[in-house]
Amino acid sequence: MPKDMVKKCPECQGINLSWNREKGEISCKDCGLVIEDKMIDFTQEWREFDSEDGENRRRTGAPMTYTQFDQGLGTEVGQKGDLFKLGDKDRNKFFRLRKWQYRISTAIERNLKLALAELKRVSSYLKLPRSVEEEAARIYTLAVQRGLVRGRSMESVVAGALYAACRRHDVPRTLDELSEASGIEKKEIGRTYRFVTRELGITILPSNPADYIARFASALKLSAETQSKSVEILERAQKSELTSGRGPTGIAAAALYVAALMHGEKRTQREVADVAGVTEVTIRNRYKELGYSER
DNA sequence: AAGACGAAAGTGGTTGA
DNA sequence: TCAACAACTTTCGTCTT
Repeated sequence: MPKDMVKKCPECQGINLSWNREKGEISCKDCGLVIEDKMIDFTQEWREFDSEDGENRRRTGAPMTYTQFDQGLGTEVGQKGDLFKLGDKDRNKFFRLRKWQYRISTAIERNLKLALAELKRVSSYLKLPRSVEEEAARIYTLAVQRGLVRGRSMESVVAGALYAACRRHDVPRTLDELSEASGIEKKEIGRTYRFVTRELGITILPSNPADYIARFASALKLSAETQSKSVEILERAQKSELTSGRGPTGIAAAALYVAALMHGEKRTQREVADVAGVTEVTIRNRYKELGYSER
């Protein structure tokens, strides 16, 4: 491991990095940027004397991935130059094979290709970690295979899959953010999201307000102390069961608002409400319940 | 003048008969 | 399928800084 371990996110300078051992990733909780990816085992079991040597001994190919329509495993007939080395007869054979391959590319695959392009677009717009993108692609692929896209726009299913993937990876984005990135209406995303997750039997835990704190805090340029204070507030609130049944974003917003007040980094309710995607009224209601208003 | 507060009515979604 | 319901929003008037 290099001595100068990454401490800050190069993208937003955030300090809120999370290390997910299982996925082998270090990612920034603020902006979702993946700083270290696939950090499984950097050591090689062979020594490399020149580049060709390494190529030959490498035992793996490109990683298998759901973000390519055929999981990156497909073959293409007659690519590269080998086609031109053949005689006329053989060449015809290859053309036939090509044609076949084209036919094998059914509607499903073409749909996937298009959808995954859209998925990539939205996910990079939201700066989502690669792992989330993969998950979303997986969900979408399953949805297509089960014919769940029929009657719905491809884009909305993509958005729904992304939303679900974000929640599963504890980097939740609000429906508003997804809506802005994908150009699909909020309720439409919500509807397809619910439908798809139910049909596929994907269980998603209600998102934890704390998962929103880091991102909101950095959007409001709040100090790290304020941030951790608000997490503290959140934990207390959760113990007194003030959080159940409430929208997580509203709670996160209220906790941040209170924490900012206590640390003399006052933000208006309006400002906090805007980044959290709730109204001032909701913040007021929540923070009244938190019990920090008296005294 | 801007922000905080609260009441009242409206919205979209869930639940239970 | 419908009505009751909870959470949240919108809107608006009043109070505070």
